[in-house]
Amino acid sequence: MLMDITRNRITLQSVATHTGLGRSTVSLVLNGRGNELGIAKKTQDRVFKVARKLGYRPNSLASGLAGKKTQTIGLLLPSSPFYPQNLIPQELSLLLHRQGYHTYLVDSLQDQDVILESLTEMASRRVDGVVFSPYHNHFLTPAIREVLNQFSVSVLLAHEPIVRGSLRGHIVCESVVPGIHEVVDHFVKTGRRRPMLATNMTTSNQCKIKAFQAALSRHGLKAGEEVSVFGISRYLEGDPDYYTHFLNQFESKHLDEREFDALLCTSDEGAVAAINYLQEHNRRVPEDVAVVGLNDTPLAKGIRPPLASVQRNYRNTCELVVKRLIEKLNQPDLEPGYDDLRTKFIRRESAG
Amino acid sequence: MLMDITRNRITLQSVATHTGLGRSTVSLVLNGRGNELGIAKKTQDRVFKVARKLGYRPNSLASGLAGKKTQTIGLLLPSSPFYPQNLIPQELSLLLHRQGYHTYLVDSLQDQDVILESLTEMASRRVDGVVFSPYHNHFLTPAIREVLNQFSVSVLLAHEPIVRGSLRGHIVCESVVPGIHEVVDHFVKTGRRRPMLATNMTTSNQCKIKAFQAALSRHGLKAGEEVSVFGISRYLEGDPDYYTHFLNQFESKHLDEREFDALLCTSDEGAVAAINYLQEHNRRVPEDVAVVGLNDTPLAKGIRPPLASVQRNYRNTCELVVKRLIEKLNQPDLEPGYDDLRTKFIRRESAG
DNA sequence: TTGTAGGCGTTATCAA
DNA sequence: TTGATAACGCCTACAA
Repeated sequence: MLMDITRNRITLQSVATHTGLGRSTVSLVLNGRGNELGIAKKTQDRVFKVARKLGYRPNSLASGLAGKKTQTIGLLLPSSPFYPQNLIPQELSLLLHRQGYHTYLVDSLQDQDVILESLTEMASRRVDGVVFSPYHNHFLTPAIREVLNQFSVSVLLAHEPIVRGSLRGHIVCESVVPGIHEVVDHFVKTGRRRPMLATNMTTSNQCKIKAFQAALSRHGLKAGEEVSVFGISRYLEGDPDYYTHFLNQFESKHLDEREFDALLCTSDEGAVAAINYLQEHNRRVPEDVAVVGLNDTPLAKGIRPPLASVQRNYRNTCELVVKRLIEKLNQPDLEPGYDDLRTKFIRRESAG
Repeated sequence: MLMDITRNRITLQSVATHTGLGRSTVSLVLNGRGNELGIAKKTQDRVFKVARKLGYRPNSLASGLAGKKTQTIGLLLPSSPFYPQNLIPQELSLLLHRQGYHTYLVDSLQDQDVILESLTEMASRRVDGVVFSPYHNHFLTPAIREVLNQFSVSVLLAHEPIVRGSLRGHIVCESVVPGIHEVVDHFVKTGRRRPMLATNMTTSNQCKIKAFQAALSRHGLKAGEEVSVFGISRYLEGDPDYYTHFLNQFESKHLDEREFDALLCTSDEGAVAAINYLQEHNRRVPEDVAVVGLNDTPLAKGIRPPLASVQRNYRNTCELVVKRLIEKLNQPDLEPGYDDLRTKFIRRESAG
């Protein structure tokens, strides 16, 4: 009969009995403190051998309860269908696994209560640290900040510039702002005078709008919302896919009646929709209108004309997050810092 | 001074003391078993009030250790960069969260040892169940099957048809095979006589090759590997992106010298590369060659001509996985079953 | 160098 | 209807 692995009966006591030693001796040896305490090599070998033979697996619940670290990190991440490949959870889990940590994953949803509850839940599971990525800064409410501050090790992964304020814990910011500035710079350098931003009018995009307008102003171009922003209505659960949503909005809000010679879309799907829409309305891309997307989908270079975009590098970002986390885990009194990761403009044909 | 949330000193004992009750009474009430056992309403109210006021948070480590259930599910999933949006981990985590379960996430990598180790680790964390998704069936080695069998609740999420064999535990299979058959049916129905499959020659694609060849044979078409398969070399870590990889391979292995009038690619990226390659070599899509991809990337319909593909519905799949898991969790002696989820052909212009 | 005993915070089992 | 008391499995002093 197969044994239920979740009720493995082999405990520290079993090993102690089989070796004829005490529980504590076995515990010490198994935790690698044998040499430190000068326990006979022979004894140690015996312990290891018996443990292996018996298939002993420490119960992490028990060791966590008894005060040891739990070797667990809580991940509270949003599932964003607008990221081209959302591999952040797996990447973090993978990197942390390599460092000997295991991960709790919770989808933060876009709901303050879920976030609060999940953080508390993680605390009650005694995670050694947390990574929290708010869908956008709006979710960094005082309540959430407070709960976050109660973890001794935390890394905040933000996607827009952030003001530390009362926040303890390290901040890693992968901001699109520099990317947007690069895009506008490129527009201007290649002679465009009326760049426009096509974006959903959501809170999470406010910072993009601001960055875009700031970039325009810097170049002495008109930046008023009426002239520089084409608003797409909010994407809702029941809507068709993102590409179609943008396309429909371009149709119904008559993009072709607006005056512009360059268009930055807040997603690659939207940018592709724009290219198709414009071509159908006899506007050449990039000759008449330069088009740029955001996020740099793997397929961007397969679009005709190849789609220029703003690239974010989730791998680098994750690596840095994990690095900061581990540092803090190993040196509890490390001062929290702030890392700025730049996104960068990838020039391709659609941008001229 | 802020308190370290991980060292919350408010325990069950605190609540007991403050209410003047015993720990067990408090425990029962807090676990909602007060009415069942007929504990006075007044007492219950008092317990709840005090617990709230004190900010009592149960320690899940302790309750896991003492009780039977940990309300935790282990997720062992591969991170596949070839899925258009890999939202499976988040979706599972989300659905399970709604059912009151929390999730351990581990990237299974494509490594037998990691899988074995991770499963054992999950066991030692006393998860109530596991979801395991092998990157492909090759990873269902006897050793892994055995470890998997030791969980009393497990769901296997496979992407190719699977032979149960010794496997206990529920199986959910989201197979591309039916989709591939539909594609070939469509090719034949629209008059194509020489369909070809462009695929990486990896173990995980063997079943696709077989399905494709079987479909051809069924229609009395030549199915030999020389005529029906265009092999793409394995995608390696250092390679450029998938789109470019396919494009390079088409170039270097002279796709244009092969004779075919329909092409199924094992990824949408590859299919887009094919479309661009063919057009550059003066072959019209779909008139001269019908092209179909796999997975139905969100951008497929934005390609020109719109890319036909085979759609997998990760949401349905995840829902079913969670449903089966919960069923088994609630009825431990439920017989394990097998669910077959079909992928389906989405016809668009590129397929004629 | 090894063993003993107490505690971590819950849940479960009885008894009252 | 409530309260002791014994697990659960491990860790860490402290004693020997």
